[in-house]
Amino acid sequence: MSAEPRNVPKYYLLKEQIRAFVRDAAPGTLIPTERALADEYSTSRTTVRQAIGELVAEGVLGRAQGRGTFVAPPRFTYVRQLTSFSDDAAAQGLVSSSTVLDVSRTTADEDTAARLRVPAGAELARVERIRHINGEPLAHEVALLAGPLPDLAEHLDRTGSLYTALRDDYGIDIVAAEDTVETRLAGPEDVRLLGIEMGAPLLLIHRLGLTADDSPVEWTRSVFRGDRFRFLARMEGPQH
Amino acid sequence: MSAEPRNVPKYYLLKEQIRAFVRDAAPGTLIPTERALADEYSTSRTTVRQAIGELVAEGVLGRAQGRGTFVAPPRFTYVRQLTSFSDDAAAQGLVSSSTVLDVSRTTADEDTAARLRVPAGAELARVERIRHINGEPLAHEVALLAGPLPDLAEHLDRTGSLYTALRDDYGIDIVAAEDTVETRLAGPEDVRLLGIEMGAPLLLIHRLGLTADDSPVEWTRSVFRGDRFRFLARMEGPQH
DNA sequence: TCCCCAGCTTGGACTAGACCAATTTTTGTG
DNA sequence: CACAAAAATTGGTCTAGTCCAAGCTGGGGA
Repeated sequence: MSAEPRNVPKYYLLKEQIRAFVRDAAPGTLIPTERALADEYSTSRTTVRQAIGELVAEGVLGRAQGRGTFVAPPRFTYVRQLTSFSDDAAAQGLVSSSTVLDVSRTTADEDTAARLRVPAGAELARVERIRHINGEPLAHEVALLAGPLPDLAEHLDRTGSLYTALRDDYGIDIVAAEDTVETRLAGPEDVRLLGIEMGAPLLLIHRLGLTADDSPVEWTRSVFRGDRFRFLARMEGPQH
Repeated sequence: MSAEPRNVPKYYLLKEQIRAFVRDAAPGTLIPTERALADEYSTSRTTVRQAIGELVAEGVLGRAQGRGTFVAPPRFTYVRQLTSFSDDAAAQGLVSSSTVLDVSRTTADEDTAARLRVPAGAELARVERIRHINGEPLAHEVALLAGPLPDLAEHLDRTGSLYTALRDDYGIDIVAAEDTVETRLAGPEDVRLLGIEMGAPLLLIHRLGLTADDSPVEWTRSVFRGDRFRFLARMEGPQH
């Protein structure tokens, strides 16, 4: 009935030992090298790497080639609201920034067209950004918006907020959204854009932004780092 | 500027080849054994296992010792609402069930007491369940509820729904919730309860359930499988 | 003194196995 | 033919290395 410790892999025992060892250490503290740990615990470097790899995936440790493995700072709690990214962050005393990778026009593929309820091939605006919190890359985001939205790049540049630009410059007010959340593992592009490891767990979030009359106008695909952040969202019950 | 395929690990190339190979195969189809793949692609079994391991973590493949590695059925989209688990599932044509592991009384530790705004040591009701969808284990859930809630086990048994029992039998109506979502890797207990692999990505969700006057009455910790499901939630903007 | 470069350290990717456990298949026997 | 035992198959864990790439360090030269 109780927790029998049968069949627990050796790497997991080592993982939990390292986790305990590191619990009260200051962020940035270097831990022993993989070769030293393998020697100390009479195991192979492969097993040590499996233990450390999971702790890195959980955001407990970080590591860099040539430098070493170190204690990572604690996770942030990121309040995900319907307001802008920058307002969200500022409300929690976090310093946020965005790097705009692309603002352009494109056409709707079949899936996007169906979600935004426009004809396939319809003109869309595309905004691709990297979101940062306290200097760390947090998310990679590609937003597709219905309508031509002339001079979007300038309006975005001025306000720094997509939602603000949509409301003030185009009269489009997003008041509700449907978010889907799922897990995903980092591939080469995620590694490049977010500075994480291959195979790191990510949160893949799709958002369909809706106006007051329930028209979908925004279809955004976001990839959030799963190791550094947690999300907080408030839900209201529909009836009662 | 374009996607240079530099530094892409061999296991990743193999992973994407297997993913493509499997894309149109029927769920349950066995793929070649690890040893056969290692031979065919002139690589080691370790590398094959890394590729397959990530595809299993993503829910593309499944595997069982002695049996083989097979194509997994597609993910479900699970609509997470404020209503009960069973209603959520039924609304999507899914068959849901719950296994109650424990209904008991306990006392509030410091953290729980702060969240539920009761004194530390206050009496709480505890409900621990495994949630299933279409026969697959989906989540492990431990709910802590403020108040004595006499005969909760009987009421739960009768209605099958915690929220229904709270509303009909105790006059407690949860109309809003704060959910936090973060990633986590499966440990031995998760493996035992959910039938997944060590290190599989999970979604750790905490919910604070609130009544109409914003009193917290429910504090629930849920661990959802990240390989088989995605969540859909609707958010309404606070103002405008 | 300052800077560059060679060498060292450290993590990253991979190999070729060994041994085990769960399952399936085959074989032998009543 | 039925069924239990034995053998083969397959994934699960681990070892003990090799070679590479990125970062750090210390010595030599301008």
